[in-house]
Amino acid sequence: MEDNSPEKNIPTNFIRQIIDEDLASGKFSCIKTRFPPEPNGYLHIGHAKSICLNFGIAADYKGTCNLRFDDTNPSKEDTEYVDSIKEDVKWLGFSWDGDVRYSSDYFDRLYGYAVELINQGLAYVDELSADEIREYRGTLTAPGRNSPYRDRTPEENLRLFEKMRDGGFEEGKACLRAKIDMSSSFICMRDPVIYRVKFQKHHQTGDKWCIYPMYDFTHCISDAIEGITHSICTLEFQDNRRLYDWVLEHISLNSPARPHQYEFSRLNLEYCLTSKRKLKLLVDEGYVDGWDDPRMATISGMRRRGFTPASLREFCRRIGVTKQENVVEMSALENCVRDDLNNTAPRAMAVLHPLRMIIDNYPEDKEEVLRAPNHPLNSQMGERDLPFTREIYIDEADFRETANKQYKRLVLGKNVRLRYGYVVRADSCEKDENGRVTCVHCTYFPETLGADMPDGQKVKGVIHWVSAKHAVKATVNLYECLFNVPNPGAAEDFLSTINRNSLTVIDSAMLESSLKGAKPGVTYQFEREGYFCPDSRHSSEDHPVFNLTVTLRDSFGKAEAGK
RNA sequence: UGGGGUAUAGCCAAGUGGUAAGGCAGCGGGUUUUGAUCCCGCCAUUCCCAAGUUCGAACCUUGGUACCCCAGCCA
Repeated sequence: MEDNSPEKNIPTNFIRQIIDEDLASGKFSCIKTRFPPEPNGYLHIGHAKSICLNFGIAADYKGTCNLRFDDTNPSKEDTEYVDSIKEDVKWLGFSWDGDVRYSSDYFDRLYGYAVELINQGLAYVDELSADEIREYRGTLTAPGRNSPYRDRTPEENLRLFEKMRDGGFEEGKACLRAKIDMSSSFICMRDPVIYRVKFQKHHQTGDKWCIYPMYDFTHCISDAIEGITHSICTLEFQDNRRLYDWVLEHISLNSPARPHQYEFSRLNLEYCLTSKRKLKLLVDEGYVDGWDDPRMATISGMRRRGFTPASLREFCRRIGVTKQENVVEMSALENCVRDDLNNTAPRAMAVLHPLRMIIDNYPEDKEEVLRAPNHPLNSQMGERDLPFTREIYIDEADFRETANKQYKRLVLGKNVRLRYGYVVRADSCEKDENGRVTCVHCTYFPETLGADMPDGQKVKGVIHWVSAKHAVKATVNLYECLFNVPNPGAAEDFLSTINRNSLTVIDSAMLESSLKGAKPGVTYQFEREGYFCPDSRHSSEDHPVFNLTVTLRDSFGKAEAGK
C-alpha cells in the first residue's frame, strides 16, 4: 500500500516519540527547541542535521525554535562566525523565533545563579592550579580527592568570587567550582569548574567581564530562561546531562516546565570532515580556498558548490535521527542533490574537452537557430535558442576512430545525433604530430532535424555540441572528494589523507551562448555531464567560472571503468 | 564489575510480544533525441552471540561479546 500523504513524509524518530508522549501526558502544551552553535567556525553538514531536527520539530509541532549562540568562550569566537551561521540557517530555509539570542545575554543572571549556589554552600572558589585540579580529579577508575579549598564558607567564597569578577585574580589562579561529589562515577560531577578567569574581550559584551561561565553551567540555565522544552544535543553530552539536571535543581529559576536534554548521534559523512577544528585548520593552512571552498562539507561550501537547501533538507530527512554511531555514504547525499536538481535545473550544453567538428556539406556562411527546451519534462521552463553553424565543438570523449558496439557515440563512417539538431556522419579526422585527433569532418543529413533518417533508421547515439562561432569560453572546476579515505576524521594524521586530485581546473570549456549571463544561485544541468553552477566568487560575464555540483549517474562510464 | 551509551542487509533506518517497512548502493528488464530521468522486477527464513520465558521473541529475562563517549579553567 503506497501512501504519499504529507503525514507519511514527516519523519518518526525517538525524539519525536518522546515529544508525542510529553504532549499526550500534558507535560508540555507547546514545544520549544533551540539550535545553539558556538560561533567558532562555519556550519557544516552535521549542523544541518541538527538544524533540520530542531527547526523541523518546532515547525511540525507548531512550536518555536530559537537560534542561540553559545558564546561562553570569547577566545575562540568571532562575529565573522555569527554572521555566517545566521546566513546559513536562513539559506537552509529556517526562521528562528524572535531575535537571535546569545548565552552572553544572560551573563548577569548567570552570575546571580552562581552566587545562589555559593550561598547554599554548593559552589566554592578554588585556588588549585589547573594541573592540580586534574590530579585531584582522579581517574576513570579511581575516585578524586577534595580540594583543600573546598570547605570555605559562603561568605569567603562570595568575597573571592567578587574578587574574581573584579579582576583580582590572574588567569588560572582561581576558578569557581560546583561542590558536588569528588567520587562520582560521572567525571563531570567531580566538582566541575563553572567559572574561569579570562581577560579576553568578548565579541558581544566587550570588556565588561573578565570571568566567563562554562558550558555546563550556562547551557541548562539558558535553556530554562528561554523556556526550551526539549534541549537536543549530540551523544557526547550524555554524561553532562547529570550536571545539566543538577544545576537546574539547585537554583531558584523556575521556568514553567524544566527543560530536558536528549541526545542523538552526530552525522558522519564518508570522505568528509565534520569537525570545526579540523576544517579551520584546512582553511588556516591554505589547503582549501576558504570555509566556502566547494570541496568543503560546510553549508557555505555546499552552497557555492551548487547544492540546494531542499536537497540538504531531504538528505537530513532520509538519514534519520537515532543514537547509533553512523557513517553515511556519499551516494546518499549525491542522490538527494540529483533528485532535486533533476526536477529544477535548466538544461544547457557545455563541451568540457572541445574537439573541432567541421560539417563539410553545411554552407560556410550559413547560420540557423535551433530551439531547445530548458527542461525535457517541464515545458513551463521555456525554450532557448541554439545557434548552429558549419563549425562546432563536440567533446573529445564522444569521438573514436574505431570502437566496438557498446560505444554509442561518433565513430568514423558511422552516424550520431547532435542533441536537438541533425544526424551527422563522421567521414575523416585530422591529427597532430602526436596522433591526437584535432578535428573531425562530417556530413550532415538536412532532413533529420526532429526526424529519423529518411530510411527510417534510428540513430542510437546522441551527443552534445556548441557552435564554435557562438561558444562562450569558460573555466570549469571539477571536484572529487577532498580526502582519499572514507573516514579522514579517524586518521592519525588527517592531512596526509588529502586527495591531491580533488580539484581539476578546465580552463577552456565551451558553453552554449545562452549561458553567457548566468548568475550564481542557479544550478544548471550540462546535458550528459552533470550539474554545474556559476562560482559565486570568481564567475563574471566576461569570464564565466562554473563549479561541478555532482555528475550525472553514468552507467556507461562505470561499466567502462569496471573492465 | 569505574560510569554513560549503542548493536536489524554493503550504508542509513522502521519496527515497541502476532511472524522483518522504506531510502541509498547493487543486480536484471522496459521507455527515451541526455548511456540521465522515468517505469517494472530482484535484493535479511532472520535482527551481535548463547541460554531461558511464551502457543508465538528483533522486541521480555539472564549471561556474554563488540564498538562509541567521559579524567579541558573547550563546547
